[in-house]
Amino acid sequence: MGLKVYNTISRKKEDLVPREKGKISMYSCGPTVYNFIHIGNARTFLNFDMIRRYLEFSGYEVTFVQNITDVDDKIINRAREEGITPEELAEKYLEAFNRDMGEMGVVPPDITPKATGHIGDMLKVIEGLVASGAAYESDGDVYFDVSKFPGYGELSGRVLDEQQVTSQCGVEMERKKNPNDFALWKSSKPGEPYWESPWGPGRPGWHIECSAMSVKYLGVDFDIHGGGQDLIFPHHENERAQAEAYSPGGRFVKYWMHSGMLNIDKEKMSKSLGNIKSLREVLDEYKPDVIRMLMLGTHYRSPLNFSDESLVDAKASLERLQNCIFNLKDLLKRLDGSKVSMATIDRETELIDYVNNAEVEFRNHMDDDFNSAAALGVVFNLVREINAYITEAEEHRSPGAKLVLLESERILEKLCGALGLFQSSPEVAGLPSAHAGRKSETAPTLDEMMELILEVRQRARERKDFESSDAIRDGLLKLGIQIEDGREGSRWRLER
RNA sequence: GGCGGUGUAGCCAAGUGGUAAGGCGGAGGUCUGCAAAACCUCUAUUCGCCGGUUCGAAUCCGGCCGCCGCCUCCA
Repeated sequence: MGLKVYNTISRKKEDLVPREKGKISMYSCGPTVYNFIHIGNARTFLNFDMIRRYLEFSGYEVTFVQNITDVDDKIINRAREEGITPEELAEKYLEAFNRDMGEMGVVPPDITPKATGHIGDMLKVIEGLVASGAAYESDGDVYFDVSKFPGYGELSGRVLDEQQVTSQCGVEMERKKNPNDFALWKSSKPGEPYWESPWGPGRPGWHIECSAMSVKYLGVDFDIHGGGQDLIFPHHENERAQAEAYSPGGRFVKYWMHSGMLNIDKEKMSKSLGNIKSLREVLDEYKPDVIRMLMLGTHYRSPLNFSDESLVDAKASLERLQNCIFNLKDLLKRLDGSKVSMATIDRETELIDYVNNAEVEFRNHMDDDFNSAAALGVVFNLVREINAYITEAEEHRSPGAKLVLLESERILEKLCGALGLFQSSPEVAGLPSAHAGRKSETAPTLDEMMELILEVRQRARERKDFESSDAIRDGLLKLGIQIEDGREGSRWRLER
C-alpha cells in the first residue's frame, strides 16, 4: 500500500506518484514577516513539517521550498507603526520566525527564497503574461485578466458569477477590467519601497512571488504545493492561473495540500475578536512537544480547536508517552551488564511481533493521507503493551527481556521520530541517557549530586524517617526534579 | 446568496458498508511507608434529527437542524 494524499483540486484522495521516482518536490507558503507568528500559522508549519518528515521516513528524497514574503502592505504599514524601515522590520520578524521554528524543532526547508531577492524573476513572468495578453497594464499597475484563463476557479471550486461582489478598495476597482482581476504589479506610492519596471516604479503583487519562485526552484508540474486552507482562494487560485497562463499547457502543481484552520475557543482568530495568540506566548508556558502533540492529535485537514484545556490534555498525553520511554530506558540501564539473548518464552516473541506489527499499522495510517491522529492511537496502544511488559520484566528477569526492551525502544523512538516528537531538544526531559556520564574535572555533575542525595534519603527511609525523606522529595520537586521510589530503589528525572 | 467543511462519551479525537481506535478526565482495584509511575476493570447498545437503500450503515442516498470557514488581508 502506497501513500495517498488528498488533492484539493480533485477533492479526492489520490495515490502519490511523484514526478520523479523516489523524489518529492514540495512548496509551501511561508510567513509574511510583519509580526510574530501566531499559533494558527504554527499549525500549518507543523503540519507540513509532519508531512515532510513522513515523506522522508517513507524513503523519499524531499526538496522543500518555503518562501519568505518580505515586501507587502502589512510590512509597510507595520514598519511605519514601529518607526523603522520595512527592510529592518522584515529582518526583525524573519529572525523571530526562524527562532520560533527552531524551537519547535521544525526541519528547516531546503530553500527559503525571499520575495525581495526575486523581483527580476517575477518581472520576467509578468512581462510574459502581458505579452501574451493574459495581463494588462493600467495606470502603472499590472493586472491579471481572469477572463483569459478558462480554468480559473477550478482549484477553489468557484464559479465567479456566483460570488458575492464585495467592496474592494476604490482605486484598484477603477483600474481593473473585472473585479476578479488581481494585481501582478503595483505602482508604488511615495516613500514606499520600489523596484524599476517597464511600467514604472512599483512592487510585485503577493501572488506572483509564489508562482515565480516555486517554478524557479522546483520546475513546472512539481509535486506538492501546500498552505493553509484560507489560501485556496484567492491566493492559490491566482498562483495557478498565472503560472499556467505563463506556460500554456503545462500543469503548475500536481497535488494541492491544505492544512485545516485553527480556532481559539471555537472562534476564528482575528484582530477584531482580539483573540490572536502568538506561538511565543504558548511557548512561554508549554514546551514545543506539547504543542506538536496537540497538532498531531487532529488530522491535518480538520479544524482544530485550540484552548487552554486542549493544551493541558496534550501535555498529559505527551507525558504518558515520555514516561514510557523513560521507564524503558531506566530498566535497560539497570539491565546494562546483562547479555542480549534470544527471546525464549512465548510472551516475549509475542511482544516482539506486536511491536513490529505496530510499525506496520502506524505506516498504514500515515500512508492514508497522513492520518497522524490514528497513527498516534497505534503508538499509545504500543505504549500500554510496553508498560505492561516492563512491569512483568521487573518481576522476573527472563533472559530475553533485554532483547524485547531494546526492540521496543527502537520502534517507539522510530515512530515518535517520524512524527517529529522529541526531536527538538537534545534531551527527552530528563531521560537517563541524557544526563548520564558527563564527567567534569571541576564541578560535580547533576548525576553525581543526585546519587548522593538519593543515598542519604534512602538511609532516612530505612530508619523510617519519612519526614526527612519526604522533605527531600518535596524540595527536589520544587526544583523540578521528580523522585520515584520503586522496588529497586529510587530514581529521578527532570520535570519540564 | 455561492463554495467548502463539520456534527462520534464529560472534553479532545480516529473511524466512509461488517457490528464504535486512542488521549484527557472520572470511578473502583493492584503495587507502595506515603507519593509518583505503571497495570487491571468500568466510564457511547450507539455516532445531530427524520426517512430510505442494504442481510447489515456512524459510514451510502434524500430531507431537516446546528456549528465553522472561505467568497476582502489572512496559515
